Amino acid sequence: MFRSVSPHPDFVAQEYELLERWRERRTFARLRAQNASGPRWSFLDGPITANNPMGVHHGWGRTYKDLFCRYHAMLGEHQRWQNGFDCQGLWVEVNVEKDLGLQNKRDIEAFGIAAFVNLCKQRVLTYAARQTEQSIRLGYWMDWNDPDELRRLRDMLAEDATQVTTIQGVDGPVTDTVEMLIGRLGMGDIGGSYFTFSNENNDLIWGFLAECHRRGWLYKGHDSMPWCARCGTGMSQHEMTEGYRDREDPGLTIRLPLVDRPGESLLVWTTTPWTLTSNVAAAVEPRLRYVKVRQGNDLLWLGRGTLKSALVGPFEIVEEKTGAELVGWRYEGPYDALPSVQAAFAAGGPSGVPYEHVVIAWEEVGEEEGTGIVHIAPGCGAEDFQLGKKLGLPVIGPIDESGLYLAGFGSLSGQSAAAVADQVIAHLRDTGRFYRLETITHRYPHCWRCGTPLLFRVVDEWFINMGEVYDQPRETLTTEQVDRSLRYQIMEVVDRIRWIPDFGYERELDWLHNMHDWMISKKRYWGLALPIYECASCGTVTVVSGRDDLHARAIDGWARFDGHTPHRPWVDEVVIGCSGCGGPVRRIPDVGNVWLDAGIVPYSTLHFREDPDEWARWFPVDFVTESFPGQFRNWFYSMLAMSTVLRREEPFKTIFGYATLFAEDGRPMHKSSGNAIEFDEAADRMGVDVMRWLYMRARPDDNILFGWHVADEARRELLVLWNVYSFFVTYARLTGWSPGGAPPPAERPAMDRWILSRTAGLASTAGACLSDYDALGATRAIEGYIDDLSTWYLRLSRKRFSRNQDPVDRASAFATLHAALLGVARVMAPILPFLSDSMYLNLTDMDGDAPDSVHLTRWPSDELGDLRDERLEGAMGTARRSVELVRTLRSAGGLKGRQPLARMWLALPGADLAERDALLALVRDEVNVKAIELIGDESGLVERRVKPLLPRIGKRLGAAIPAVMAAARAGDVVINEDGSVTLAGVTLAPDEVEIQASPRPGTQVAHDEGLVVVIDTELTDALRAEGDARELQRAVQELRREAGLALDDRIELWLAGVPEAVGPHLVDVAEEVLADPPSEGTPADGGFAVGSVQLIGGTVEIALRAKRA
RNA sequence: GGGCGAUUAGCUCAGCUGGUUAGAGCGCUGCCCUGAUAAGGCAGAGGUCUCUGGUUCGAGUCCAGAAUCGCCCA
Repeated sequence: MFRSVSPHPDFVAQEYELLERWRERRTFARLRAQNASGPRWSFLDGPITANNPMGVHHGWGRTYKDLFCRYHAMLGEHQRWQNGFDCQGLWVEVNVEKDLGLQNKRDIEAFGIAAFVNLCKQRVLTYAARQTEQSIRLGYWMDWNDPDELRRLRDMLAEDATQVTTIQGVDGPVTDTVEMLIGRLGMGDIGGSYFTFSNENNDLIWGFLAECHRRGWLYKGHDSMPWCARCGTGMSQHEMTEGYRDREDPGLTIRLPLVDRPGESLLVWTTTPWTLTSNVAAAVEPRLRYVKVRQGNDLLWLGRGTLKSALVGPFEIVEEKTGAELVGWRYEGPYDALPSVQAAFAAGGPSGVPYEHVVIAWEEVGEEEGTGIVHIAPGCGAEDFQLGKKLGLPVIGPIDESGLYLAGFGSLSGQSAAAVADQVIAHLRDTGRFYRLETITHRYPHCWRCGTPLLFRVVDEWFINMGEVYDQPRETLTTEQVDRSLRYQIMEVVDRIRWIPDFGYERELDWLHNMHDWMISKKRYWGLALPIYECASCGTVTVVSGRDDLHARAIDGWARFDGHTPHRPWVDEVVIGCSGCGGPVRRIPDVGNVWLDAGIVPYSTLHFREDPDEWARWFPVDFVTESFPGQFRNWFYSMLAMSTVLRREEPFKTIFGYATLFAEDGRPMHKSSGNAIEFDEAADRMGVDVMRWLYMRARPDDNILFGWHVADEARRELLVLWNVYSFFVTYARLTGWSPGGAPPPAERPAMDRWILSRTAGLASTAGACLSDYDALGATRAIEGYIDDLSTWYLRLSRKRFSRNQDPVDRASAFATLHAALLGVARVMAPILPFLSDSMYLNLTDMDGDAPDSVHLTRWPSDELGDLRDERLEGAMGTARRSVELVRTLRSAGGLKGRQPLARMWLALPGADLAERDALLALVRDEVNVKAIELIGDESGLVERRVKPLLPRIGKRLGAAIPAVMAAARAGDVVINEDGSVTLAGVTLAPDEVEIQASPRPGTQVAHDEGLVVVIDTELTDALRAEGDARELQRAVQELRREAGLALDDRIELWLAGVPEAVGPHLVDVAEEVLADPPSEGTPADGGFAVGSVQLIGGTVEIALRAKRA
């Protein structure tokens, strides 16, 4: 017996039950064992940052990942099932700092780097455990660590990192210190998720950097870069985009007096007052016109096009010159008295000649804002720095890594650059340099992690050279040119990858074409320790290729490092011998860019070094997927770059990108916007299957809106399927049906063969979509199927399940619906793991041979293939359209569905219909007509109109078309013997027109693509009586239900006022409503449910009660 | 500033290589059906297909320009 199923399911409770069942029965482990010898399918998980709980947006990506892994498991393929956590970097540091209440890097160093780094590790373990739990809740099947074990390791690390403990590995217990065990997580002997802080991950990045160095691509650069004063680190080009935000700044206009033109000044505009200390030049555009204006006693120079916007008050133009004529003019700077400025000017630029403030030419100067004269401070801006480099200008870098003024800047020294605007303005007023102050709003870069507005600083950082950009089309490059330039080598790798959506390919190439050298250093604490050793005495740079290499080169400190993970501060203890002079060298203090950590995983997690043969079996991976905004220059890029350097091979064959998740109001989800939904809340209110369905219904290359309303829509779709399932179970229990005993499918009615064919088609279509990474296509196929199953198969077949006198037909119906539900459950399994298993388990409950989870079954397309009958599906489509047309006609004619009609006529679009008699019988019953007559020519019933088929005749007729169409509309048509048609003097062949029909009196007609339906709207008394009988039957049924009777309760029935014409039908009515022959009148004693119904022939009073056994 | 994409019903979106009457789902209104019932069916209202020009017998669709939005880059 099937377990009874509520029509109002509690999906969430059901999900928890299944999670428990899968856990108890080790379902996932058994799936892995079952596929262990299958062909390989290699999926590589893009690491999720283990720094916070999972958000609902992670649910989207993780549903794709789980879906494709599960699908390939149903194909019997062997997989690694390894989730990844991204562990190192600033984002973790920022949170740990916040927890500790630390303000800046000095605070961290005072706190102690070792303790700080340990806390970073603990935070990662905390959230890895949390995200593991959440992922399991989502139904995401991976080789998960036990979250409690992760927390145990975390707590032991907090207590004493050197204590020894044991964890359960793949082949038995593994014992080590807590610190080293944590560093070994995810490795072959321990299993579980990979962690990018692992020893192996870090070690392989060292190898990659050593390889870059060996080829001469690693270098130390000197550049002006965006700098976060709070984090004390520079931002690479990769990190800049997310950080632009609107910000209010002072728009400050100042006078800079000209040395050789007494009384005259340049007017210069800036939004960054703090950079004025470092002014070395004023730039003009040589071709623009500049004017001298008089305002009171002032004579001011500025761009002609900026007069109106830049000046305050009346002015008079007294002179005009081109920018080129201004170049070379000397002026007095805003802060000439500062010792640091004097020192820099005395030293001059690279030439060593003492320097003075001077007007320079720069084509980038414009008149859109400011004064057309631009303040240049090479120590404070990226473009200024480049320009200064070109012109040999001195560089005055005013701030330290915390954004505080260095010594030598007078009263500013020691103050924060972010907070000196007022002081600078006061200084300008005191020295007569001030002209005007506004407030402007503009896009300004902010730190993408902590939100602090960025400053610009000139600093030393380490870069990987991405190679020359050649000014010629790629296809004209020679092999030598490509071999010289890494970026083109990466492009060749990109060519070999399938990008979904395909514009991803262009995006990645675009990025590769434009990218600067990759800045890989960060002046921070928690992350990859860059293995770079720069000798202070001979300048030689040594790059250590791994832990063993470090050991071999160490001349001091190895013992203090040994037993620790390769992180600061422990690794910094090691001193190596310089590969140039042999002298002692220490590591540079920098840590690495986080994308190095994630980029190496196609190597580190597949055991590139430990077991190259095994690596080769999984590499290149078949599939990766991630949200694409940002990733073209982050994860995708770093994997491509690293794999190109190491092997010049593509790390993955197919990449599938999806867009961004927004809240239902179309805005990004933010706690502060009040539109955020937490993953846990979503999971426990809507259920994760509903969430997964919502995601998989969305177009991946479009942004998705997530919220309770869209979830309700998704849920309603699933409820339709659930209702069908619940119907099946209800009647199977009621009639005691159990599988077996039905005729073979080929001998079942057309309706049954049709839905079985649809089921087979679904498996095949959805399988093709999923093999092609098209989740949406598969989802749409399932949606269409559910609709067919519910609104066509079941609606028309209902009676076959309830009181069916024909046991063979009933068995066919049950067996068919059972097979259909089982089929769709198996197809849905990768998308809806809970709902599908719940249905599957109940439906197979009596099948001792069935696997004990839908997830242990194989993809059903082969198994169902023989049931496919496309001819029948096409014919059913025609039958369905006929029914829809009759419904439209009934509705238009005010004829209720219960009112039988005498007959209808049907003209079929093709010559005939497959399974004609069976399908016409279906139509007849469904639309409640007594007879269907097939007609070849409906001319006797309708008036015909001709519709020329424009796509067919357009090219041939051209300009004659308007006349032809007008004639067709006017009905000015000659229909010829051979079926051709003459309109406005033009003859159209039969296949160039469609003949449409309109009704003659006494009938209604409708048509659709060659299908014509006509109904007879004349009602006889007999037909009316029959309609009344059905109306009465419905009223009794309704009363039964209101009275709370069970489906199979028999009743005693009393009727009063039954019209005479209805009398003969009463026996049938009584049988349908499970009543004894009805008594007349109203019963004397009570206990009856009473009601009435209005029939054409009069009002009938009804009373009924359950019959006592 | 450059590149890519988008703009279609109140909302979310389809609309293939041009075809005259532009669709779906949700929402709204009315009707119907109903022992699957927190479902189902039929119909209605709701559209200057962002705008302006052009090509064409014919443009939501092709071309050019503009506006707005998004993404990528500078």
